[in-house]
Amino acid sequence: MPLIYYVEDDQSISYIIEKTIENANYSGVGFNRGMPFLETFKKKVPDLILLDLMLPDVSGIDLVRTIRKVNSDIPIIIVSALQDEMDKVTALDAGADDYMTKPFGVLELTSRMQSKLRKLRDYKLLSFENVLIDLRKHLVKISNNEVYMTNKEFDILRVLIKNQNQVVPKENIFRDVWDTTYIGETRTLDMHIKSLRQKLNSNHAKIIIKTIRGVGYQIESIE
Amino acid sequence: MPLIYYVEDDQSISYIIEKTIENANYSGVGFNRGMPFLETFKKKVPDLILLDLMLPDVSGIDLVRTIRKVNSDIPIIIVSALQDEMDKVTALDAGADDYMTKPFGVLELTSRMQSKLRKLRDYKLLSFENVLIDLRKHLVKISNNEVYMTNKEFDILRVLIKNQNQVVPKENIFRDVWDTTYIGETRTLDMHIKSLRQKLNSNHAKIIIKTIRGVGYQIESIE
DNA sequence: CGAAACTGTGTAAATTTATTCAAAATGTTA
DNA sequence: TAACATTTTGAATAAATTTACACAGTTTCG
Repeated sequence: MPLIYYVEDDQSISYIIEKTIENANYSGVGFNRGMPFLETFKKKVPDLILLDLMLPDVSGIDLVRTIRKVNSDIPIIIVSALQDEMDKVTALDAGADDYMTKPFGVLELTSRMQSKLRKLRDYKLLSFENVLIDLRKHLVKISNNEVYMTNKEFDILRVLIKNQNQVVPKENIFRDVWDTTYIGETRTLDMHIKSLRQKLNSNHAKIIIKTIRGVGYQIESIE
Repeated sequence: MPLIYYVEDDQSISYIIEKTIENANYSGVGFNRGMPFLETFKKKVPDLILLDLMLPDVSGIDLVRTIRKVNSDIPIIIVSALQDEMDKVTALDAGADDYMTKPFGVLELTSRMQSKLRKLRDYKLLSFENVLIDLRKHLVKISNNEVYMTNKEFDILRVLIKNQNQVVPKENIFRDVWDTTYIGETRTLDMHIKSLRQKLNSNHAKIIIKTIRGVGYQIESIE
């Protein structure tokens, strides 16, 4: 779960930010002063920072500069009442990644946060019971153990798990995996289903591939 | 000099953008339609993209999605007359990095462009386990010892380490290193992988290059 | 029940993909 | 231009994966 620090001395805005972070399913830690934030930042770097510009103890711009001295990577979004173009320019030039003016829409704030965290969010996983498919790493885990699959096995399992809870017609499997139309003549698909079943079974997967005669296959959990 | 593509059908705004890019000392290429832009994008990826949402031929949102399918890195700034929060949300969720509403200040536009480009430029060091890549000095260190790499070796290792924890399809390597599409019947990538493996191994790197048959390669730490 | 249609599986062949080598082509530098 | 380093290529090999085939088993339905 991505970790977000937000620095804001206005109670009511701080509350809105807190709720927005919660709703987006991120984990947030709030500060109403700059210095305590910096202390914490030095100990643990979050995934994103929301920063007000006018704080009682230090200027937000200085905070940005301080952060950038040690970390050029972490996204910083400024949330400020200052609407002037020069204020935006100053903040962005200091190293901020984004600048939102108050009052802001929470939906927009959410999207801007997500946009910065896209790299984390893009992690593509599919799962069913104790079987997990990591598309980025191109691997299958059963009960957290890596199980090697050939390409065809991997693709077929992916299609089946993607369409969990429904029958996947053979036609569709041929279309998605082989990129061709189904020729009823060949035993190829059956062979791959066979080896898939073998691997699922011998690795204690809590799922089975059920045959729907005349139609196709379906993933089902073992009862 | 950073290269910027901008897509905007309104002549007067297009002119302002052009001048802004010039003044910032970047090199800009303008398009008034989406499709020609896409053509050019496929041939050469720029460092930044400015995009109007309402184009005569395709929707800007679709352009964003298309770009993100093949490139998750390049910064996209939306420049649109649509002020609605939902429009912003849609664009950002589709994969845009920033959203500016017209009329915009040229200073702010400049700062936002700079901010995005700084992020790319500041990405100076890459590392994985005891292997470190210094992009600026163009050298590789293994356990703090300098190891000489040829250009191709360096580029391939860079791509692999940048995408650590995920499979890098051969296509992508060809795109990023050779700036071309993959032709399956050349042995050149394999050769470089071979010599890379040799160098990694003989210099006690704690990483190996794993083959994911039919897909590509992936950096992995030695267990 | 029994035929027809469909599905499962072992073996082996065919195909695809990756690795390696040697040599040619290309690029670089003194 | 010569000497050298780097990159690319073609051919040969090796390995993994996919498919074909033949037949056995199973289900469906009159």
